[in-house]
Amino acid sequence: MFNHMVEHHLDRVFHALSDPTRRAILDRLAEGEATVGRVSRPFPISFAAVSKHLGVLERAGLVTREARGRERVCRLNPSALGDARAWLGFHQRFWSERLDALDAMVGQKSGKPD
Amino acid sequence: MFNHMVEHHLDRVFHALSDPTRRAILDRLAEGEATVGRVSRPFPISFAAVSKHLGVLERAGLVTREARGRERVCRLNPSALGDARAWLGFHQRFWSERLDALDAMVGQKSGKPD
DNA sequence: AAGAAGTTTAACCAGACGGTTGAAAAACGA
DNA sequence: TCGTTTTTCAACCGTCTGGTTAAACTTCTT
Repeated sequence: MFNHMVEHHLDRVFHALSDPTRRAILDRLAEGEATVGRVSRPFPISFAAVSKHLGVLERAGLVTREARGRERVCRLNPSALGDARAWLGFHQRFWSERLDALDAMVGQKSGKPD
Repeated sequence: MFNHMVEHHLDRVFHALSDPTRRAILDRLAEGEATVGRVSRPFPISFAAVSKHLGVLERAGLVTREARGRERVCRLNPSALGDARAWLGFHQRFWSERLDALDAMVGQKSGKPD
């Protein structure tokens, strides 16, 4: 039901989100668009490293980079969180229902299904 | 506001979710608890590989493994999805608000903040 | 035209990842 | 007790990751 072609897109989104630096970059970008230099300044890692992180975020669709003169301004793409959120929401609900159903069965029949 | 000590827990959850095999394992586990052998059977990879995947899922708190005799029965932990979902929900909403606010500013003053 | 500024790319490194196979450990059935 | 089953652990392999530095490329400034 959720096994669209989004699969490998989810890979990228979840992977992008699994790094604390990347999440911090997103947080910072939430305060407004910023150039790569501006984004990278507060981080204790090299400029190039941040640029690569932005590449990962961009490939996941979470961030867009638009050339403006010699600078490149980064913006968040909030809707890209949608797929991941949908996956989580659906599964959490689905799992809970399943487990509730199993609990109910155990409660009724006091035997466990296999 | 969301910068608790959960940070590195989020790392693990998102990382666990970033692999399609791991998500498939979760899907399968949603049909009910199962031993490691049962879980691994439909996958085209080795038993040991699935066992390691289950380790990753367990360390992320998404799955529990309980010894029962010589077998080990795996169960989902739906609530573990909570932190990730909260992070996503909060940020998606937050980002959207921010962007809306910026749009409004641009619309009013027709100048961009820096 | 020359140089400085902003970014990306390339080459490299140590460590983690996902996979394998084979051995080890623990519990069951004979 | 012995062998079998279930699972993990250890070693290994090729690839990817996050980081570095240095070089290259564009664009702005002078």
